[in-house]
Amino acid sequence: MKIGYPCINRGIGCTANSTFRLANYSPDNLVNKVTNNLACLKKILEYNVDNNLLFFRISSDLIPFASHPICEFKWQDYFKEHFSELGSFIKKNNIRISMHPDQFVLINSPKEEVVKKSIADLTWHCEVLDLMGLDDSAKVQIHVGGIYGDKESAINRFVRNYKKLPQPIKRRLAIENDERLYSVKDCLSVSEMTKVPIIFDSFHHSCLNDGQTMREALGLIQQTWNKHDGIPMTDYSSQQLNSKVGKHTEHIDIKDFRKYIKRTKGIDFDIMLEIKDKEKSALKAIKAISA
DNA sequence: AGTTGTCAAGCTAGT
DNA sequence: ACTAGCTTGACAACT
Repeated sequence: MKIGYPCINRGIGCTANSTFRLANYSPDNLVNKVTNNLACLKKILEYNVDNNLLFFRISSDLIPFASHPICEFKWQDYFKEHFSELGSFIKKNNIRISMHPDQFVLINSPKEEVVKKSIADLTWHCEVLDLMGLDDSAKVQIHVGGIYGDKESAINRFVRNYKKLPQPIKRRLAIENDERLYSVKDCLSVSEMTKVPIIFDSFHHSCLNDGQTMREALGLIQQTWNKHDGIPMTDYSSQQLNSKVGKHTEHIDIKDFRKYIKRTKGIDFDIMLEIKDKEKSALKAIKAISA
């Protein structure tokens, strides 16, 4: 079991997700930002290794506008060595990596244009992981998508479009249960038809489920992970008190976390802590499971 | 130097 | 038909 946090380290003094406005796009600007982002990513990963945090989500802002038509710059070639070096560090230290394109990436949209842009976005995410030389256990996670008035046809559209995806995307794509539309059960029916592995989000599951306990849900999604995919990835968070249902907590509720670990004992999975204070909570969590 | 509005992209639910 | 909210950090323009 590895513990990690997404995209940002709040204490280290640099960011690996610095971007700029589309209006300010230029190859120079891109090179500058990406150079800094990659340098910071290295620092974050070093910090993580030093602190036994061996699961990390790389920000989708690592390469700003990578899949936008404006970006004709061949960043893949320009930063080839950087990626390869980062990849070696990741492999040497046995770090698990994920990426999570945002809400605009929808492969089940009825709009062809949206699907096309989504595939372009998935392509660059996978290219980054490929340039690092990472195996199939480095995943790119998305949600199933919208309902568009008819869930069954929305699911069928996902399956149809999934089957047409290029192999470099298929080998890395994973779907995650969300808090409003697609539950673990829904994801399972998608996975049955596509063999796509499911990332279990415990917080979303507490918002939307079909009656399964955390343990039952984890047991179900575990079966969607093949050997080459690695052990299941999961997201963990908890409710921010006195806030709207679904809001992620500011700091880890270590009591709730311990309970979760206890209830899921015996199942091996990696945990991404989707918590605002990032590495601070991750340090508490790693301490809690090591104790 | 600090504050606030805005940012490439989409969908759902509520009016 | 239209818009706020999702959920969110950081850029960029403004005090």
